[in-house]
Amino acid sequence: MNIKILAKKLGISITTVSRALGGYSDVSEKTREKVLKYARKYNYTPNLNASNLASRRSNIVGLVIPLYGLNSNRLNQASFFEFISGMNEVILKENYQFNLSFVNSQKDEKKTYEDLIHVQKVKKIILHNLKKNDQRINLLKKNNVDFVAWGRTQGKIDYKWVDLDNELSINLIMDYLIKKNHQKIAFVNTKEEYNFAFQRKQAFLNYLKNNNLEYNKDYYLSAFEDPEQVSKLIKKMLSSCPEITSIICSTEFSAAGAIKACNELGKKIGENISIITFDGYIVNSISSPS
Amino acid sequence: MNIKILAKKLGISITTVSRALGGYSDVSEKTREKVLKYARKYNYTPNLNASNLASRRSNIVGLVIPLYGLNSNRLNQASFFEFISGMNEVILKENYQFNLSFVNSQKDEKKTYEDLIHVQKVKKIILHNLKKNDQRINLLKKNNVDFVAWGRTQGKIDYKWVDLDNELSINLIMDYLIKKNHQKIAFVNTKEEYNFAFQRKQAFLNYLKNNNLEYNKDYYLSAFEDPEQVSKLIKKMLSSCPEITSIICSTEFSAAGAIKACNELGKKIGENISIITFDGYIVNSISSPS
DNA sequence: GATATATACCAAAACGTTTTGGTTACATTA
DNA sequence: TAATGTAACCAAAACGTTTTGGTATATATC
Repeated sequence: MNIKILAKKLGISITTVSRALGGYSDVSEKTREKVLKYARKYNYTPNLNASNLASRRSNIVGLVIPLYGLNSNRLNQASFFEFISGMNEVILKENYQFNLSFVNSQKDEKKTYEDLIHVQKVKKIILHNLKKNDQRINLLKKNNVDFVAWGRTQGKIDYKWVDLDNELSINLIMDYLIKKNHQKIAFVNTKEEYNFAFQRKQAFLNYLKNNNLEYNKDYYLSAFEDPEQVSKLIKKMLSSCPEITSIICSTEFSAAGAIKACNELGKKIGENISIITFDGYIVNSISSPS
Repeated sequence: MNIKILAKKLGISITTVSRALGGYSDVSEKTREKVLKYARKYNYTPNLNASNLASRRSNIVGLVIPLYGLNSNRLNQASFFEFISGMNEVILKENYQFNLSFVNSQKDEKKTYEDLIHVQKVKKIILHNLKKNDQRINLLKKNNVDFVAWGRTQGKIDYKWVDLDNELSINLIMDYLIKKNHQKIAFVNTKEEYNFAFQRKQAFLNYLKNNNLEYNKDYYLSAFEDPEQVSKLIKKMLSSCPEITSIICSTEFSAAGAIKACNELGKKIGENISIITFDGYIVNSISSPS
């Protein structure tokens, strides 16, 4: 079933059928209803390729998921399912297509963006895991692709973005820990190259400064190597600074390392030491206490 | 840049350019090389919509990922990234597109398959998480869509499938445990409706029978509720059967529950009790020992 | 009564490919 | 020499839409 046959069956021109389905105002309500009714009856769905070709646009939203760097660890990918499933829901409801691409290296990533822009001709792109200074912004601007960033770059921003308030988050965490009488607070961060990590560190430092608290370099860790490495580093920190009573973790991955380190040192979480983390989709369902 | 302009620049017909790029044999090598050279030079990439429209086919491979049921837990989704990233690599290399859809309910799932078939007009579909008797097989056969199953249904199979050897896996696990002198072996499975879970149970039972070992119903658990529930059930099993020395887990999710239960009961994993699991992508990087 | 405006419709062109059904020129075979 | 085969190319149709640039009719305005 295509629009030609449908139009003939209805005794109406192809144009009018197309415009009725497209929601244009130069179609009478009576005609529109008839068209919609028959379209449903004959199970008519417009051919996307023809539609995209004729209209010179496509309704594809692209999202590139790197499986290296920050996301090389499965744990950090956990939060992805949250984003993806939410995005997917909205994108489908708005009758867009959702094009996910996975890439294994930075080189592939660049190629994939080029492909999205030139071959797939996507209409929108969703960026995520933004670096402090993210090359992709320029690439997309240069190619006139509309995009939204989940996260943001450093400095002045002249594009659409959605992000959580890293400063507020850190402030709430610190307020809470201090209310609970924690004095020696450690912070396990991820690669500072990612802007969210950088912002969280800045917020951490600012909080200390604004509240006349001392910043102890030994309490800060930026760890993003393999899992083994992370828990080792945290273990070292906790051994040489046994006075630490709480650890703030910037990612699920850091939290897992912290938990493992505590377990191996015999520190009882919730008793000798407290751990608080961003995300935690998976860690929360494994650790005890949650 | 499109094929028309490219053809004019080359002084060749559109047909010949198209057939040169398509690898047809009625183009001389000399011409083909010239076409390829200029296509690269002018950064020509064929318009996929036009191509699909004209050729009446598309190069899309579809994969539907349910976020409910077995996959409602983030932990079980971990293995997905493994599959997806591998599939993605091959699919792109073969110049196919990879269309991933996420669905939140069984109702959505059916609709999504219909959409893949009729609107997206995918060329191939990858099925996974097959049930013992999977409705999707009929749907796809009825619509003449080519598919490959990752996993399989029960009984006679008349479609293409890839799967791991559940029986062999269980046999290897049992051989290993018994060699290590384990006598009281528990099995924590997931929903038996999924064929892999069913097969693993059968293999477990067969192994016991073939080796003249007794099957104790209390050592078997099919747990797939929320994380809290799972560890509670395992805890109950371990409390009433303290003689159990090892647990076989059928999914990452079960393993997490088992670990949590052991921790809470003060059973030291690797000393008082042994845990062995399928998958384990995430659990492995968190637990200690790994 | 003439003119302007609004409403509802449509024919044909366009989008960028692939495919069909050729043609031409040359080499081979009977 | 005529018939046949083959290699290399091509014009035009087709794919199923959207969009452009209209027309015709009814209604409102002067």
